[in-house]
Amino acid sequence: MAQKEAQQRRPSIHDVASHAGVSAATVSKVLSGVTTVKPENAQRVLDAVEMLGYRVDPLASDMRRAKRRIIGAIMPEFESEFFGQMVSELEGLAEQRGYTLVAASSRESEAREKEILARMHDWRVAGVVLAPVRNEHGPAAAFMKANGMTGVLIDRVLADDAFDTVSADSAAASAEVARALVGMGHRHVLVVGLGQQAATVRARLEGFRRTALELAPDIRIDVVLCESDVEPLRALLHDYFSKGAERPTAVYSLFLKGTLVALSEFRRRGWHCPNDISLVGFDDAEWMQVTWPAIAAVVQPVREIAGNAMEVLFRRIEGEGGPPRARLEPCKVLMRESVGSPGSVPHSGGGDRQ
Amino acid sequence: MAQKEAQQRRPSIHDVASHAGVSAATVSKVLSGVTTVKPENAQRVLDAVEMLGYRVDPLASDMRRAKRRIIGAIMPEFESEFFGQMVSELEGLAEQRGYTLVAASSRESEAREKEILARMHDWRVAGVVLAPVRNEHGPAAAFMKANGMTGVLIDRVLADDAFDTVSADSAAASAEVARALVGMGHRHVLVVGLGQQAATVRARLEGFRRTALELAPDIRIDVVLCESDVEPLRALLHDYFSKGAERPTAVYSLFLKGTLVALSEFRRRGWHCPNDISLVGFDDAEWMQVTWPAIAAVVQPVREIAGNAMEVLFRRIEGEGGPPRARLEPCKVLMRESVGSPGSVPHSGGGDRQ
DNA sequence: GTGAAAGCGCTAACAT
DNA sequence: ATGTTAGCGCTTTCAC
Repeated sequence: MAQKEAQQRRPSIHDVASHAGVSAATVSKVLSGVTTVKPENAQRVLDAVEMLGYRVDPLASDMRRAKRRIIGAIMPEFESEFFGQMVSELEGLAEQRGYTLVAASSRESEAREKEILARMHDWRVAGVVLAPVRNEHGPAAAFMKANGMTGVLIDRVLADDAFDTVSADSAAASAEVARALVGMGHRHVLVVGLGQQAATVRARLEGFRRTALELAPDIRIDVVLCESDVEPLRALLHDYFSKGAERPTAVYSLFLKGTLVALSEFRRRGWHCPNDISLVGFDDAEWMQVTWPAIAAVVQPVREIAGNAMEVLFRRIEGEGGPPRARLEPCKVLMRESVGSPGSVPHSGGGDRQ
Repeated sequence: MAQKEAQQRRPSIHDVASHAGVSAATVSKVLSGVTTVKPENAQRVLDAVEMLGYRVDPLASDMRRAKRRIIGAIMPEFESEFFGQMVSELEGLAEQRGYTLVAASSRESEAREKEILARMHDWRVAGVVLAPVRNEHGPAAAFMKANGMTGVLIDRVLADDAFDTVSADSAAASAEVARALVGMGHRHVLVVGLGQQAATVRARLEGFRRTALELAPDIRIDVVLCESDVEPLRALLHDYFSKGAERPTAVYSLFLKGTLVALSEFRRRGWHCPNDISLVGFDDAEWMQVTWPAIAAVVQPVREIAGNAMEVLFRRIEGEGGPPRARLEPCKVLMRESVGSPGSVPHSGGGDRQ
């Protein structure tokens, strides 16, 4: 079959060496930019490389060097825009420095997360960017510590005693949401979250609560947290609204799936935003600005998080010392049409476009 | 700092060998399941492995073997649900067979696609799953052929003379959309697509056109195709609707971003689905069933595509011959609320939930 | 049954 | 300025 025909062995460094009439060591030197090679020979090597279409085998190369030029990335999932963009960014950044990014998804399982990490350790990756399922105290982080791996924790983390962390400033963003909602007159808000992601969800919840209570001590804040999975949340939310008690005038979802579940519940009841209820969600998505109404959201600074994570990771890889640092990147809050004053008519006009 | 302390060298196969009082060769045999080892010695090896926490270095192992247990995956992007799920599936499948998946994003660039492929070739990957930016005739596929790489083409492909292909049955799905729209009384439909992805878009367009004309020879089908990027499509669509000519009663978008652009244009004009215009999009997304109205969509069978791609890929890796095969997986069409009869009132009720 | 020896493709000392 | 030597950690003949 066609795909086997061209299966010739790739040229090795020795093939290049003999074609250029020098030794393998010289070829290696030329290719790694050592200047102490006679220009004439260097040229012959380059010619031979060109001729044979030679390319260094990164595996063999890494084999010999101490550290391997591989960066591992572990995300809770690949399906959402946030982590998709994150992987994309990290990949570009790693590439820029001549590293290969190997990404894996823990599928929201701490057990899998640790397994993946062990596999990456087997690969002797130079460093790891870990977005833990739950927080910085999980088994994965412990494994990294125990094995002296170099790594950075991102997203669902606050601060760690062994690793640098980079995440969105959830508390500040939540405070801004609180200011906006209180400012519009909301005095009864439901906050929806997934408890498992303790680190960030708590920060988001507390950030909201503190500012809201400060600005409006009489505000009522209901909380529906779900410990484990998203599915139970659906039922929990349904129950909450079925109780027949006073309906909140706004819902603040602390994570993307929660926003979807809330919308789903609203549509089941025939409620429309913002007339019947207002909605703001943590995490933006492309569709949120084209639906009617456009959904208000907290936008996490993906590029900044990725950029900082990689920067600090490479510094550690290069041996920089010092205590671990916890970075918080500011979010942007986009108050779109799904939010209005309680009982007001919807405001007209289109949503934002970049 | 803490993360350096534990930096001891990992035990090598020789460490295990000496601890067990055997040679490295024997350890290797035990670990690779060769049965010709004295049970007693095998046990001692296993004990030593346990004791030292030894794990095989996959790089070094692959170095010596002919093929490397790495599968490359190249997707046009990571940000969409479709490709996110695809990577996730492929990763799991590769893992099941003891391979590591290295995923990279071509960012919709054929040049980058080829570069990534070259890098994967450098890595001597055992096989590649390529979702080409445009179609099976791009430079990347050519590169794979020229270098005798083993691979499978997915998604934006029809059939290839050198590689197996697996994709959604776009034509059949489009035919079903045509049947539905015509059946509801639509006689003027706008089809929106990105021309660059020639392979699938053409199939989707033709599948729709053929069936629609068959069922309703008097139907008017307008087409707005955009050659290169998504952004121009926004302007093109705006122009189309601004011409003041007769407005179509339905829009069929051939790809996800097109659906978003169409929705964006509708909202700009204050049109609502399905009263003012109906909308169906190729590619489903989670949000489409929670917005109001829920957006009708063609669901691609991600799991099936991934599963088949991996299966056929591994068969090729294991040396199976035979001519390349082109597989088409059936899609599901979800006719949600964004579609109605022209001029009718919206139907009530909630959307679907899984 | 087991181990010694020979590499996979490359690079880093060390000679020259 | 260049080549020789010695491995990185592993697997695989091939003798014993």
